[in-house]
Amino acid sequence: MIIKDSHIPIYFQLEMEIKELIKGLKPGDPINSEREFAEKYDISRMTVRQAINNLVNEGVLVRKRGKGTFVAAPKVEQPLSGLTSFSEDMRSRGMTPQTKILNFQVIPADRNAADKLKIKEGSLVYEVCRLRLADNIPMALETSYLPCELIKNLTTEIVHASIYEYVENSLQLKISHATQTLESSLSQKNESPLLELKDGSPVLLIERYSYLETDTPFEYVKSIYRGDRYKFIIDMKRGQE
Amino acid sequence: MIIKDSHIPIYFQLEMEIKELIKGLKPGDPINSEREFAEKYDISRMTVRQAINNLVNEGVLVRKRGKGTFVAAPKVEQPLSGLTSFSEDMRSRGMTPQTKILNFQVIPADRNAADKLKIKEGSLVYEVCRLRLADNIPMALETSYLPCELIKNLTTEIVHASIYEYVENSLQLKISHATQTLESSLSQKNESPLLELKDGSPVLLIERYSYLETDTPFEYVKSIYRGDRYKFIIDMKRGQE
DNA sequence: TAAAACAACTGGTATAGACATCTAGTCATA
DNA sequence: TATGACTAGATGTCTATACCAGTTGTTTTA
Repeated sequence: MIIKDSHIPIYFQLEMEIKELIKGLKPGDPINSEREFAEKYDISRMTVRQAINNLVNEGVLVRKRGKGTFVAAPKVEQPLSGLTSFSEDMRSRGMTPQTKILNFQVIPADRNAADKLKIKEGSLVYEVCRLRLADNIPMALETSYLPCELIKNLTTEIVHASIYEYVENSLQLKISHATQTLESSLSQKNESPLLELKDGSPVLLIERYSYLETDTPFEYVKSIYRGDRYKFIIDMKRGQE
Repeated sequence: MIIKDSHIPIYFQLEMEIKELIKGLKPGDPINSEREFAEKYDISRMTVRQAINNLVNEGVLVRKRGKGTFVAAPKVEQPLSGLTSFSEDMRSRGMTPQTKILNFQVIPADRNAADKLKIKEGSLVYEVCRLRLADNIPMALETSYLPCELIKNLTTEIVHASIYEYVENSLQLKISHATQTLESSLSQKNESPLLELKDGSPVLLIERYSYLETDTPFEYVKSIYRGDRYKFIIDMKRGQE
């Protein structure tokens, strides 16, 4: 309900109202049109626009001209420096990166990969296993999965260069965000020799999911970094209020 | 100059105009009032407001009611995930945080702490050692160092609540950024029992340096997180070009 | 049948004007 | 000398209206 002669601005009351409405909706669902809101609450359309504008700025809604206004996809709260590749990362640390492709094949997605890439179990995916070195010292073991349907015509040459560049420049897909988790673990039997470690040495396990603008995941990477050689660095800035 | 019957919206032209104007101004300088702009270019005040609102949202301008509109301080490029406290972090994961202060004292800085806080060896620093729990399970061991000269009158109460809040609100110091490193390690003899781990269990070692706007470090924290219970999560956005 | 025109929606841009609220200075009064 | 009232000018809120520009489905036309 909107109270007209309250000291609380109408557009603000409407913002709250809409936020309530949204709770019952899913991302992508449309909300009422501006004109409908205006009529329903007997307020000016410009006032409705002010409320909606604020919510769009907050990332709660998205407008689509000619179509309507929709509930936004869950917001990535804090945009971040990331999405640097191993090579960029190492170079910025003054080291020379090198990549050895250990395995490159097309396989049907197992339960795990299918789940993470949001595709059907058994759909074809590329499996790329790479050993990453810096200054000739093994640094990390990286296994990537990419759906064939989305990332067409991947070759060893591309894998050697940059998958990200290929996706953005050649395939013209827009990478929007990624979620990365880091945890501490111990090296396993099958990994240790490649990384020149003893079994049970500390390793940093990093998993990354990368998404296109459409929120479609296009890459799932599981990396194992040597705990004795690799530090993950994050620079953080305080948001302004 | 603003062209009225162009295909470029007037508010957008005005945005460009104002951006040009600003180049000759310093942060904090006032720009023309909304009515002045409206009269000068013979356009509606609401259109001027739209242009200014957009620039405010971009962080280029700040409005001050009753006073005017001013050039904003240089924008914080990527406000970022960081600088959340343990408590906030745990709560966002749906767990109940708890803190036990194991040690709180003033000591002369040793070589290491002095180096990291950029102060003289032997200067007084607070040493705060806290055990962090989530849902009553030990999660991390945190040791913080803060220079006494900068962070005056720290008490156990404050340490129990939030040091960041104290620094920003009571001391009126502005926290600007932090650098954090993460690495994988093995738990040590003196840490294991507190975290209820066996010696040599995988742990995540996180070090953080926090800085004020003046680039003065005011806090150095070394944390040890249980590898079996803690995952570090980062959301990353592709920078827009 | 296929293409073109139309209609009915959506959000986007722009106007003119009213009144509210906040800030800072001026000026008269207690 | 304060204090309060007034005032000019700033941003904030809100209205009513008009037309522009995409989107989509329907209807007319070739």
